[in-house]
Amino acid sequence: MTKNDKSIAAPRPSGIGKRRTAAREDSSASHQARRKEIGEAAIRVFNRLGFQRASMTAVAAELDIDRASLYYYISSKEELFDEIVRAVVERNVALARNIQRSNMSPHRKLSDLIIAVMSSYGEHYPLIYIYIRENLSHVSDKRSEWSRYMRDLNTQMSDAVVAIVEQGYADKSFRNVGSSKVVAYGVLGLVGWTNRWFRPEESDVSAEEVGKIYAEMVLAGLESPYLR
Amino acid sequence: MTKNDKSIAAPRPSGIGKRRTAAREDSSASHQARRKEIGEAAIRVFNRLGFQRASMTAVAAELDIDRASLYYYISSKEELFDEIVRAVVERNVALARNIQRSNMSPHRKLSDLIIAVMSSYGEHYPLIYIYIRENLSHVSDKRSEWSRYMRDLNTQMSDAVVAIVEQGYADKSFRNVGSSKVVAYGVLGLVGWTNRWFRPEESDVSAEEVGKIYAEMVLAGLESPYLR
DNA sequence: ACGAAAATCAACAACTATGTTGACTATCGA
DNA sequence: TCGATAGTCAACATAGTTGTTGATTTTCGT
Repeated sequence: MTKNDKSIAAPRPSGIGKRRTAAREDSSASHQARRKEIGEAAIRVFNRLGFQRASMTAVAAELDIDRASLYYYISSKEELFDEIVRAVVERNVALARNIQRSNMSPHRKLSDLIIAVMSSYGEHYPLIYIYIRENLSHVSDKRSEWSRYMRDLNTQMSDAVVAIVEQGYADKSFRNVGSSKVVAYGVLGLVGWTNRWFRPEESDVSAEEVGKIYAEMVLAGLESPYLR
Repeated sequence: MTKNDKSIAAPRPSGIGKRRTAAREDSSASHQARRKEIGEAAIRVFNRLGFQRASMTAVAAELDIDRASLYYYISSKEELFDEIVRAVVERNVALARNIQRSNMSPHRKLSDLIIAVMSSYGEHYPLIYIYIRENLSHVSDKRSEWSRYMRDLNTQMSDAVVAIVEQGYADKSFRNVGSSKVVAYGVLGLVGWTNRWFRPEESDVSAEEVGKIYAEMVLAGLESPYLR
């Protein structure tokens, strides 16, 4: 008998458990604001440490707050991140698909896409970079649903670029340098790799300018035409 | 007879601790071979799960071996990986530096470098890809010495590419499309990003061919010259 | 068939992480 | 000043990780 000695006093449930679960679903302005604050702090920590190594303790420390207070607003580390990322990546994919389906020339499509995606990376820095580093090939089993969906978005993005390259090959506006898949992945790599070095705050080139450089490089090449 | 008949008496130190530490430093052929086996199994596991999520238990399971047997040969998870990676990356950097310091044209240098690095990735698959995914920006503090050194190698690699681009800018064999650093990182990104999709075994293009495509793309561009 | 090396078994210590809980205190508006 | 909401504190259960250990069994060369 560990518990039930009603002898001393009433059990008097504090009801804080319910208060907490309620708070997590609270959608009042103040709660949403706090959740946003927490989300932003988490993003900073994830950016410093990477998703795996970032502990909830570290996130709490970032806000100089108790870890329990974190769980007052959110219910898991994943929740804290996955939904924000999803929204931004969805927007990027939609953007790419719209460009691909437009009636611009392949040249213009590819150029616009590179610049638009780079600009988006700059605008949402560092969120998307954290996602890129996340590397969907090894996420924990718990998040498999999320990762399946994100992988699907990835595929849609690649497909859009592949389609543009193939259109260029078809109408002869692009030289056929090899497999459209390899070329498309290269273009995405060019842009995706910026996560390793591009820091908008300390850079003297803007994200958009980086995009322009890469678009120019991919389309016209480095080689000087005089020497051809 | 499960126990020693002298029952209570002799503590009789088994001396296995010493035997183990001795075994770890054993450099006999058979021990080196076993260590290599373990290293290769570890690489497979790291490739599947990533370095963080790969546990020693998983490595042991990969070899269908007891975890204690692992520690019979190696002394830590880091040791298992860091030295192998270092050797390969050192070779790649030396390669890049040699190309950069040669007296070939910038065009040829860049082309050769892209193809050589890609080929090396293919040859040492998946080791270098695991290293790339490792992302030196967040490694544990314990490995700071190793990571500092690896970061230094990285810098040397970038510097070599930057130097090539600048040489091309200087002698006008490259069009100046923008910051040499941005261009150089782009080239390395093109190649580095292949870790996300290139699987030599299942690919119908070889690593070298991928390198050739990227070299062609970067140097001559996608745009068809007829339309210029 | 003997003995040494190799490998295994079953624990153990120390640590870190996540998520939960109940009681407590601080804050702030009405 | 009262009462609700927000936030804190100090645990706790659970689980996973690394690296170690001593006793035992298997393997294998000679």
